[in-house]
Amino acid sequence: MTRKKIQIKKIDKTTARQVTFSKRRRGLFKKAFELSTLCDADIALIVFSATGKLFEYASSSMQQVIERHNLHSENLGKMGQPSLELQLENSTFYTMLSKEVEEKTLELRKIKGEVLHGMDIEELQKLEKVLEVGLSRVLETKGERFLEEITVLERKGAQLMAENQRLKQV
Amino acid sequence: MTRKKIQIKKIDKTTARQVTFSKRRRGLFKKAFELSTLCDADIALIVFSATGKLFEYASSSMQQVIERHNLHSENLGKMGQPSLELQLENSTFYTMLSKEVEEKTLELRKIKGEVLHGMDIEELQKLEKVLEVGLSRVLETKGERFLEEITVLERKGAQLMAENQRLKQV
DNA sequence: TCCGCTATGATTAGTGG
DNA sequence: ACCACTAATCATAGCGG
Repeated sequence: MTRKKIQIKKIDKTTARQVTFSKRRRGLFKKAFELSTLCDADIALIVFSATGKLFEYASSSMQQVIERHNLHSENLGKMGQPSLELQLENSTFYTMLSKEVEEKTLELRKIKGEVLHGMDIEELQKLEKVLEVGLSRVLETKGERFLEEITVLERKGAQLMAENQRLKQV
Repeated sequence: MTRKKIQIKKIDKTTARQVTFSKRRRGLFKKAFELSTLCDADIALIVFSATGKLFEYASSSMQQVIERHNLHSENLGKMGQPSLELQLENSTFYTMLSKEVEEKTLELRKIKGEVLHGMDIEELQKLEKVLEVGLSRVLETKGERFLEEITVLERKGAQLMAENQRLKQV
């Protein structure tokens, strides 16, 4: 069974093709679901069988993914119906926000030392400075917190000792 | 290697998640292509990574598949005002993006030590760890860069010396 | 057509360079 | 970051019912 690998071209036999379609379609949708779950990706999958039947999967909402896709591509291409201006505004707004997310993600990854490969010494030194400042502030704040905790503990201790003494006297 | 089956839930480790995303994404697109070829199906696959990057495949034209899909879904699940619906989808999507920007901004400010006031010791220690790891990686990379620069300078020096000697002989 | 089966091929998690 | 490797899991072609 499954004697040999098959070559990827249209299966001639109609019945075999339908069986394969049904099997592989399930596999494909499963994989799509797994990818979106494992990697937190937003996925839309649309499949029309040769007979015109529709199968679809979307990790969030199909319309949302399609809309998101349109915002990406329609910046360059044509756009259908509604107010051209509105669409344009939406698109640029989307582009701005996307870029901002992307930039901040990259900055965070740089700070965490995950993407240092392309950087020259000057950039690295700037990064070092940021990290040093951040670290010193964190340490400082941590010290303050410890002091606070100690103060609280000392006060409680004093209260307990006072109470103890009162109890002894009784 | 592949010691055990993994459970299908979001992968925690960032790097592992990215590697898996890249591997499985390729697998998914390959499967989509194979299904469309073997069974003469019309397929559109849209994938947004967690970082917002777009990957897409369409056996024919993406717009064509999407329009075909819209025809189907409009027939089945009727929607009165397409433009209203569209705007709604847009606004939720923008809300998502905005929230993402906000979160990342806050994380950055925390890392830079700008907003430490509300944090307890545990949080501060996590932050400290992140900063220490980042700093050590930056320092390591900086060391590598210095070595590279020194190597280049040494080579140039050797070239100059050789040229000097030739000139002296003339 | 749609099960179930299973040998085989394909994918991939984890690792190391 | 990328590539390569490998063992283990997973998917499925070809069958039979």
